[in-house]
Amino acid sequence: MWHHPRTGSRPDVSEASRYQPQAIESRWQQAWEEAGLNATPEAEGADTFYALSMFPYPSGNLHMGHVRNYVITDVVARVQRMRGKQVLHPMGWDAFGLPAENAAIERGVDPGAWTDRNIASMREQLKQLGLSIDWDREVATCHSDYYRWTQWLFLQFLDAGLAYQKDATVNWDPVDQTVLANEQVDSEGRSWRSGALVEKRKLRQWFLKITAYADQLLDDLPKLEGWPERVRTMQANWIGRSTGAELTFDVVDAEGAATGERITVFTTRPDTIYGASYVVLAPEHPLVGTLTAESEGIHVEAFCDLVSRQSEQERTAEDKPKRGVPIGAQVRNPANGELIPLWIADYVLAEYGTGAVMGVPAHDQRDFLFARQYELPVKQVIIPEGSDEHAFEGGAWTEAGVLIHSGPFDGMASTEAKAAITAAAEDQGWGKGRVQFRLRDWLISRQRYWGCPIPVIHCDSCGVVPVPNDQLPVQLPRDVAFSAKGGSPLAQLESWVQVDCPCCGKPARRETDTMDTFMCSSWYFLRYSDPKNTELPFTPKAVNRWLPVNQYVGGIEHAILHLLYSRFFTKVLRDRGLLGFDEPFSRLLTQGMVQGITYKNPKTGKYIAPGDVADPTDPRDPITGDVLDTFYEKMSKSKYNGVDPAVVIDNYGADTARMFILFKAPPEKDLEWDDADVEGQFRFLQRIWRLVDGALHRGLCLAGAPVAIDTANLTPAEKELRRAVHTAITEISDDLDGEYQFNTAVSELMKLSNAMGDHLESSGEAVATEALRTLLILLAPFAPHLAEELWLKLGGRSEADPLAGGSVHRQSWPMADATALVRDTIPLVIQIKGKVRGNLEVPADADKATLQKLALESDVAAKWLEGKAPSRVIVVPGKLVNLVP
RNA sequence: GGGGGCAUGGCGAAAUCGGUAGACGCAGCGGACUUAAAAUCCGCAGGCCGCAAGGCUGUGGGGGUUCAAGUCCCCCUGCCCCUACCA
Repeated sequence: MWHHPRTGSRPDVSEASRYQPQAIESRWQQAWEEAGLNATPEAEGADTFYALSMFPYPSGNLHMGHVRNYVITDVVARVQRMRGKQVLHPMGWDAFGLPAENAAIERGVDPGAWTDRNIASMREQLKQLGLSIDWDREVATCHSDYYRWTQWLFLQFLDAGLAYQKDATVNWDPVDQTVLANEQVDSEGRSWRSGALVEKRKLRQWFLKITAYADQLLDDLPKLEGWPERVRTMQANWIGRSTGAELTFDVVDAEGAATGERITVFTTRPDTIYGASYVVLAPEHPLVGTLTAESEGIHVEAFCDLVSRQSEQERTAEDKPKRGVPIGAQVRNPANGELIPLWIADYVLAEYGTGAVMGVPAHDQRDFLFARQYELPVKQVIIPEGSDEHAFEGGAWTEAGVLIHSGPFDGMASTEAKAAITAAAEDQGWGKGRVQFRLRDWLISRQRYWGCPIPVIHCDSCGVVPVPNDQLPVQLPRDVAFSAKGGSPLAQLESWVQVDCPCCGKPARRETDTMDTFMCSSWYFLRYSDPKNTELPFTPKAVNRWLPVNQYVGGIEHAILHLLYSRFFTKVLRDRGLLGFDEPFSRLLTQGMVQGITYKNPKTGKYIAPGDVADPTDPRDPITGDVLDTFYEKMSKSKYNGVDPAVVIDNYGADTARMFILFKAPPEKDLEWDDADVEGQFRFLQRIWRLVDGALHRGLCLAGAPVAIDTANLTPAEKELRRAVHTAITEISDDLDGEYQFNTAVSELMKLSNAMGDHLESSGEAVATEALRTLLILLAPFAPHLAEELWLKLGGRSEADPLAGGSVHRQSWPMADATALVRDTIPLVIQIKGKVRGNLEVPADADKATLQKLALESDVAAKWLEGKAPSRVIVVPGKLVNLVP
């Protein structure tokens, strides 16, 4: 991968003046840690800023996506500190989960020890990046001093009536041998973790009643102005609120007499009820058995059997024709009294709404297709405004319109008829308005060992009994037997399961399900505010002081899962009086992927490692000689396109890696890893090193108070340099406010460095030291080690200084001097009818009339206007004059 | 089908309010230094025509508004992401 390793191959020109990141980075990391530079300040009342990255799963290996995430957050945290904010910038571990348990099954290692080893190794890798993290606040969700409070919070939900058990058809992952929440199954019906096709099973499981907060979770989305629009849209779609009505159809016998059974359908279009020509039930609908006529029994049974054998994916594939069978029963349309047949069909889902729909073929595309297939009547009851009734050839009319064939509602606008018909149904007792959500309750049970035990006890006499607070945590037992056969190891450990009921004292049994790990990650950002509290998960004072998180940074893959659950937790805990805010994350940045260069043989479909490609300008398969496809894709082992952060740090240092990642692309866009660009970034840091080296040889020094600048007597070079310095301050400050634009901020550092290359030597001490001081301070958040090292070399602090005070990272963010930006003359653009035709150097403070006069007198005007007076002149002071002939 | 986003040199990208398109960097080319190479430094560089001065053209395509459009409006095309029989 690394064709040109820097280390060792460079000639030893001058040992003292070479930039060797390997020599300085670990030294500073250690010095900062000893000096407590990154400790969270605790002064009362001061301005706070909470910068947070999504915490990682401790797989043991840091990858580039992590690096990008944490570097972005680190720059934000460092800049806020330099701006005088008290900053909380913590890190922790999302440490429960299946990889640890699988390691236990495959290699017999203890999941806890395995996880702790991984944490230790990842922590070391993270520290090599020079992140300004307060490691004193580290949390790991698998440690009992943390999960004790996850359990405590679960009991809060239980107490609030928001945690409950029910029998439900749930998603079963046959590979991971556990159930999954709806959010954790993708659109193809596969597990988010294992990728296995999930199966449906009926099991008794624990749920959290997130649906009770569906309205709030939806209605508060517009408040999240600091969130990307698309994340808010995804959450809104996921919650999926539909406003409509439940309408009840009486089942009637062959003579038209009510049998007493009723079918309730959910519809968003009660205005179309007069067009209902049949009613369809899901094959799993509980009334299918009782309502099916004997004559249809065989067909119905066969059909239900067929449907149940189909996977969710097969059943919901849109290109499949909709299939169904009549069940030999009929219902009465409550609006017009018509008798219409009852069907079952595969396109009706048992889990949504009431599991039954009314078929209105004229105004619903699915019903239309179904009706055409089975020759069911299509009855139009809504016509487009201003049009006549006409036949529907192509499809259903699903837009708004005017009602026809709808009894007393004829002529009414369909938008009004929704409410009118719902009201009539309520009056007459055959329906009521209803809001339906797509969002289901959150299934949190997992039949696995390495998770947080659900702290309840099942007693034959007392029912479900919460484990009393003084008996928390319910510790995960360590002496369990793992096997690949599945089933929870906890359920097989009788010594752990058997317990006395805390209520009545009789023998009882522990709950053996553990919690979904998303439970653990739904509140870790709260714990960082008070990570060592042994009495509570956090005090209201601590949590309200630091939260909501000012800037949250993480991947888009959590747009629904983690971010929705965390919002739910926050709202529940607010209602329990545990915290005083509605939303946990004020601003959210979803960083783009890190992609690696990928080679693929289009003939064989095989991926080729970049190391096996001899000539990147003409990539060929080393075996077959075929020309390879070259593209960028998310780094992954199977595509051989990954770049190991450790290798980059070894070769170039963390500062180069940080700078490259920030410079190469805007943070929310995908980033194409490119070795040549990494080289370029290293060269830039080298140039800064040499720049400072030159200044040292000249005897420049930053010790003591800055030398006063005599602004009235600056040479042209000094004026240029000062303008560059203060432009950089202005631009970089802007880039770090509002929308983060680290890429252009780094560009500005480069421009400043270029200007210093041109003018530093010819500038006097006062201006030169101002430039050096500013460059290092502006550089500090991006390349913290290099900035600190050069700050030391230039005497910005002495060796004797207590580090915390003298560090470049403790300097205030500089203020731009507006007078340094002022120019005497500016180039004025001369346009003729909007086209640029030339430039004119004019006094910067010239007024409009002067500019117009100068422009009209210019050679450009003479050439293009040919002596004629322009019909119109537009003057934009400071920019241009446009002459329109 | 629904929703969201994107489209700018060979490449990554930049361009607060409509006001010099391509900053900054990568790759490339030319030069200096060197016995030579690397490194470093200086310079060139959207495309077309031209010796040059200069001109024409150019932000996916087409139209529009405007003195002036990458930016605003309408239509179209292509790509990416999410979601999907949700009644």
